[in-house]
Amino acid sequence: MYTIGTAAKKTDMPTKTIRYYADIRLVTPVGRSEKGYRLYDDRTLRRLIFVRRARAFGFSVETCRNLLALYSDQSRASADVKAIALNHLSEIDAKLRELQTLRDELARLANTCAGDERADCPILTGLAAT
Amino acid sequence: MYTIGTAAKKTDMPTKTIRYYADIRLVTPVGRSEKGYRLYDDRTLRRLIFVRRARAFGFSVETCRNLLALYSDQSRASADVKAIALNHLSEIDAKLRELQTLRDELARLANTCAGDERADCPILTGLAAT
DNA sequence: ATAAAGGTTCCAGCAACTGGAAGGTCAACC
DNA sequence: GGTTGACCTTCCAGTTGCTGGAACCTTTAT
Repeated sequence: MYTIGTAAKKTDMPTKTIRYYADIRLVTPVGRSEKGYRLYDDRTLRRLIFVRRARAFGFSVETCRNLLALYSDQSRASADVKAIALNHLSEIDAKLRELQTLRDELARLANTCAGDERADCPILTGLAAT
Repeated sequence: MYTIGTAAKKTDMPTKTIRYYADIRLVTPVGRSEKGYRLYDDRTLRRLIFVRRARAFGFSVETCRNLLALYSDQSRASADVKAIALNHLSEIDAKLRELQTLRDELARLANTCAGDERADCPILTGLAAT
């Protein structure tokens, strides 16, 4: 059994985050010590790491909740998990496309700007144009 | 002079946002009517549209504040504006790379998953692995 | 004995809005 | 003149996912 600080070290997450996950009941400690300290075991640590990695993949906390449920449900079909992953993948793809378009437009705008001491600036006029 | 609803229509922004921008002193109305209604003129509308477009380009509200200052400063050099734009561009590029890496990893993970009725799921084991 | 390091709760704040409640104003219609 | 509905106001709360800090208790080491 580990207190929150040890859990933080082992999972490489801030204690604040672990406490937050306990608050929102995403990953709850296995129990409390006599004096009220949160206690974690290896299984809950694995769940914390699972969430940390899923979050790093851009899954929302709510999606992590679903993934966790699937994670510990031995009777679920891998298709359920794959559906979530593919859905998230298509969201990432959409965001990538959007960001890429934005990037190109901004680059084009910046390119047309001389970037010297003169006041004339196509970036500002470009941003002002409807 | 337009009240906020008209300004909203003309700039294609929610009144809530315009009011918010007034609150944080990003774009303040030219004045108030006798009864306290915010009043906008064409010049402030142009500033609102400018901000709307800059926001769409992913500039933060604080950066918009700087851009607005440069926008209405006839004596500034275009280099100042270009510096902000290029800086933002490199941030977008960094984000694009990061997102792309993430996407590829997730795609790889999803690819290895059969996605059928069986429980064995490489996505979940992949997320659980440290 | 005391000080440092760890734990607890609760409250506030970040960004950039958005929604809603409670209430005043204005224009139109009967 | 009354009423309806659209529009305006302020203020407060909520969103997402934490993070920082205050005030206080416990454990460990010296």
